[in-house]
Amino acid sequence: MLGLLARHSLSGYDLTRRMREQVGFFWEARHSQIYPELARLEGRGLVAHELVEQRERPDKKVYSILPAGEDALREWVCGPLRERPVRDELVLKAYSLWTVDPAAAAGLFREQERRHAEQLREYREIEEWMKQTAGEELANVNSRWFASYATLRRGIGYEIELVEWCRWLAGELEGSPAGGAPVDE
Amino acid sequence: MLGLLARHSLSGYDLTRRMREQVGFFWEARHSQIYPELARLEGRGLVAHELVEQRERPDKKVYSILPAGEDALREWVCGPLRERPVRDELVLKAYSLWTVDPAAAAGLFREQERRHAEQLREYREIEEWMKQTAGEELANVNSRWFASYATLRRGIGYEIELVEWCRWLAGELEGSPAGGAPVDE
DNA sequence: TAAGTCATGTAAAAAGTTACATGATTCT
DNA sequence: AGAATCATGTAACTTTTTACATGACTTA
Repeated sequence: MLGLLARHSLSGYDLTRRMREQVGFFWEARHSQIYPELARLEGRGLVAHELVEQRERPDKKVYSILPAGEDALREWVCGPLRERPVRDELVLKAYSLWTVDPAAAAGLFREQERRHAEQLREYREIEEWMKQTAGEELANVNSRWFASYATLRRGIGYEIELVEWCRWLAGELEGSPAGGAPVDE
Repeated sequence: MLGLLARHSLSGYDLTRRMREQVGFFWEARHSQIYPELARLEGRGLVAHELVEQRERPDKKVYSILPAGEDALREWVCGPLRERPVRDELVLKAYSLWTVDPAAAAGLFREQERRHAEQLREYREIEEWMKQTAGEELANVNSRWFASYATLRRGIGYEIELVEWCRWLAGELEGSPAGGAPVDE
């Protein structure tokens, strides 16, 4: 949230939307988490809000980052990673593939292949748009453009790898006669 | 847990250890989650335990999967993926790179590069061991070996991509021309 | 003798999700 | 007329983490 507010002042509603649309591929949160957290950040003096009255829309609270918030953000960026537990349901399913009919399981991985190929296509479009919009700035490591581009590159790499894995796995599952008895270890 | 118990009967302690060592790279859980969950699975008739008395070690409860548990596992494997929110702190940090000194941030990504290059090396060792140990079975999609191998391939692909991204990003931040040698394969 | 492994649990707290709640405006 | 968007919150619930609790045996 500080990372988003450091770029633009935003309402809780806009923060929620950006989490879905802009940074959603590496960090997600619901509005029910965001509103209380904004209040907490404000309590710690990291952000402040001003009420913006609107005529044709409900009024909103626009939050801005404060200098203390910028300090906290910078410290967090350079600080150590907090390792969080990995939980990848697709790979977990793959671990138990031997219990089911390969042909039936292939569908799951074909579906994921499609889904992630589509995601990859979208990222490529954003990449094109970024290159045309940001120009030289994309290579400037001190710019927001570069930071956004770096995350996008990670997204693209991740999706390429995932699509390839799904394709390989689905191919293996489809390319074998179904119903062979599992062999004991 | 059903996926592990479908392969071997295990105590809560052994389940915990396997979650750390065998499947830890795509699914983790602590013992404080595992023990109550085993009791719940037993309550639903999916697993059962027998008490194994030991002389030089504390007694243990060895859990085995029941036919109903195998059915539940198979249904889950072929069933739809439950999308969980993505949360990748490293990429989130990258998004705010523009707020900090590039040289300082480079250290973080060099460290991650090292860590994941090491992880990759370990996976490659396991891969070699699997190929020598399982032989033909590795290609049999109905075998446990193939299922394990499929997850390992995903781990290897994931780490390759991550190492390359960290290397590229650290290189950019350090101001050097594009990164070192590509990760092989 | 200190640390580590084996072994099983519970309790408190934190984090996160889903559902509840409202209401005007705009688009189809 | 119905659905979607804008806008902000709370409450109940589930999930997960961290810490508490114990104790014998083994290895350095």
